[in-house]
Amino acid sequence: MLVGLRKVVKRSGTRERILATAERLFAQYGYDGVSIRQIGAAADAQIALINYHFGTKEVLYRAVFENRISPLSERRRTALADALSGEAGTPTIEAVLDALARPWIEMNGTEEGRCYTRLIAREGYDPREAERGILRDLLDPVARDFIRAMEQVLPNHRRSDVHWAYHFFISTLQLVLANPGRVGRLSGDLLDHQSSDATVKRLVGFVSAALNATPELEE
Amino acid sequence: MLVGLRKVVKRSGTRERILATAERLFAQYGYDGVSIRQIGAAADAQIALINYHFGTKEVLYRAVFENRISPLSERRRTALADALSGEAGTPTIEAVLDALARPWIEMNGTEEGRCYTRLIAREGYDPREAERGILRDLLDPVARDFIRAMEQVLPNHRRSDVHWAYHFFISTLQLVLANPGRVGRLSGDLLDHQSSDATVKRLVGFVSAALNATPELEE
DNA sequence: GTCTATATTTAGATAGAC
DNA sequence: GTCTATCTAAATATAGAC
Repeated sequence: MLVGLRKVVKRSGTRERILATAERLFAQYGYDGVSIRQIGAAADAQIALINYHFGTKEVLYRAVFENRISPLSERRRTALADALSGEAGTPTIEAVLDALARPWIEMNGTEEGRCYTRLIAREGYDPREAERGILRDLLDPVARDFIRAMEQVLPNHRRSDVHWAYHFFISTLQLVLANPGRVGRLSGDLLDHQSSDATVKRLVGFVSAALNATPELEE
Repeated sequence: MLVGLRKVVKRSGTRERILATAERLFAQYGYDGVSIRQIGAAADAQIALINYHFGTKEVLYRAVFENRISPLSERRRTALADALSGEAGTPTIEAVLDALARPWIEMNGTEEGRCYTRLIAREGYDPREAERGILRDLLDPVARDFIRAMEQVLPNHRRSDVHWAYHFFISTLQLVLANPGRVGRLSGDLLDHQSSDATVKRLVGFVSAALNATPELEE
């Protein structure tokens, strides 16, 4: 029985090598901008091998997302639970937003993490995103958790304001992480993207300020 | 001399038909996701004709952007000039942001306008954006004009806060316009994307509130 | 699991007649 | 300006030996 618990895969590492290479190339050139030939060449694996491990190019593409989203979502959910636990007093909107941003920003500190960031951004602005359903299946659940948490710590705010705040926060975070080049061109060294901590605080502070200035419902 | 002022182009309309078709298909499938063959078939023009009019696929791609950005920028600059003219009293940050968003939102009311929105979004999150330089050449100038105007109407705010506000505003606007599907999935009918006017007011109100809550410099 | 070899489409671009 | 025809390269995918 114990033996049965071990996955019966031969650990050659080829599958993981293909996956890591595909992540990098898909992030840089997009789904249609890179061929499985290029991926195979960069991963030092034959095309036939990619097909053996993943079947089709589209399955490989989805596998790249599934491979990285789970650990990030786990870290986010843990951070959210900590923020809501009340150990540091009454849960605040700042703590919830921090839990949403910080794991992503930290992941973005590595080159593989930046690949993920670019992949998510590209997929999010692809009109075929809805039919592929990758974001819907893998990201929407945790997004709903966070929106619910925001509503929970701001019970007297209009729900639509809370939703707006979520979209403001996540879209700007994505812009800063996925296209620092354009932000840098327009804002030069006025905006510091080097310090993760400063970026989180600035983003959190901006959205919190807007929410605090929003008229609350009567109790 | 008067005759010389007329452009010496034969007006067959083919070039414009190719351009319009290319805009639609590039927006939906991306630069690498559509072939000039498909564009030709949809525009009822041979591949050789596309090459005759534009030379290469990449030139055609850039022509699509150039074709639509100019009129939008013109409307934005006019709206900005109106906002800064002081005819309605002292220029406000609300008026500047309105001038930035409203022309785009209105353009987004047409199907061709939505194509432009998707194109800009895709290009903005393409890592090769910097080397192509389309956004840098065509959008950065007007973006700088607006950031400068924001600094002008908020002389006592920290410049970095004003820059942050710009990025918050434009990234959320882009999200709402380019991917209403995902916003709708997460927020349902809480967020109204049908009414342009309500959307502008909400976006402007949110960012203005955050800026007003930001501590000003001493004079 | 990994390879070679190949089948089948499709890509971007051009030549040259009209 | 527009067409047919074609060149050359590259795409996804699979068959079958090892």
